Amino acid sequence: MGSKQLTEMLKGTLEGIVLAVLATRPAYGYEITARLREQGFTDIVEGTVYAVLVRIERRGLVDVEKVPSEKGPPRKVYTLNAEGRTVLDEFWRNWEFLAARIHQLHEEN
Amino acid sequence: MGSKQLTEMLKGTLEGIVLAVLATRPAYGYEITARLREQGFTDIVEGTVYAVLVRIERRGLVDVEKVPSEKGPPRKVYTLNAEGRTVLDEFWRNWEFLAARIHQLHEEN
DNA sequence: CCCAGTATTCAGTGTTGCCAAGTACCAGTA
DNA sequence: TACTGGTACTTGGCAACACTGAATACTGGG
Repeated sequence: MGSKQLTEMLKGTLEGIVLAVLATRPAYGYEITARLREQGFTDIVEGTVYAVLVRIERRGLVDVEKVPSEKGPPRKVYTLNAEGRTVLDEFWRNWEFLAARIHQLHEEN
Repeated sequence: MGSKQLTEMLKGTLEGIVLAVLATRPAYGYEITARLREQGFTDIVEGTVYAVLVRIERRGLVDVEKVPSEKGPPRKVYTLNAEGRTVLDEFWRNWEFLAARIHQLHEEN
C-alpha cells in the first residue's frame, strides 16, 4: 500500500471489509478487488483479497458457487451465510468499540 | 484480547494509540498499560505495550529518560518528539481514511 | 524472609497483508 | 497460426505485528 501504516491497519479490518461487501450482495474475487479499488483502496492487490476469501471459505463464513464467465475462467461467487453474518456483526461491534476509544484519544489531543 | 478479531484490529492501530497517549503527556510503559486498561482495553498485556515502546524508540519517535521510582525499578519515561508527532499525524490521516471507508460500508448495509 | 505490587525484558507463536510469479480462459488482431 | 490483453484464480515466501509466558529486578509490609 501507499503507506506501511495503512497496510498494518488493514490487518484485521480487511476481512471485515470483505464480509461487509458480501453482505450487500454476492460477489467474486476479481469483482471485489475492483470495487475496493474504486472505493479508495487504490493499492489493494488481488492476491490479498483472494487470500481473505480462501480464509473465510475455510472457516465456513460463505457459500461458494462456480459460475462460468464469457470473459475468462469460471468465477467463484461467494455468498455470505448465517455464520458469516454473525462474524460480521461481531466485527461491527469490535470496530465501534475501537473507533470510540480512538476518537476519544483524538479529542484529548 | 477477549476477541481474536479485536487483536487483529489492533495491529497497526496500537502503535498510533500509544503515540496518542504520549502526545498528551510523557509516560512510562507500566503507566501506559494501566491507562489503556482503564480506558477499556481491559485485556491489554504489558508485554505488548513494551514491544511497541521498544519499536518506536528504535525508530526515533520518542526521547527516553530513566527516572528512579520509590516503588520499584527505575522507570523509562518516553516523550514524543518531533519525529513522533509527524508519524502520529500520519496515523490520524490514515485512520480517518479507513474509518470513512468502513463507515460508508456500514451505511450501505 | 517471603510476598505482593511495581517495572522492564525477551524468546517463541500464529495471523495477517504484501509481493511476485504462475496458471487458465477467452476475444480480437495481424 | 501466433500474439496480445483483459479476465480470473492460485501459491510460496516474506515482514510486521500482537499475544503468550516466563524471567529479572526493586521496594515495602507482614
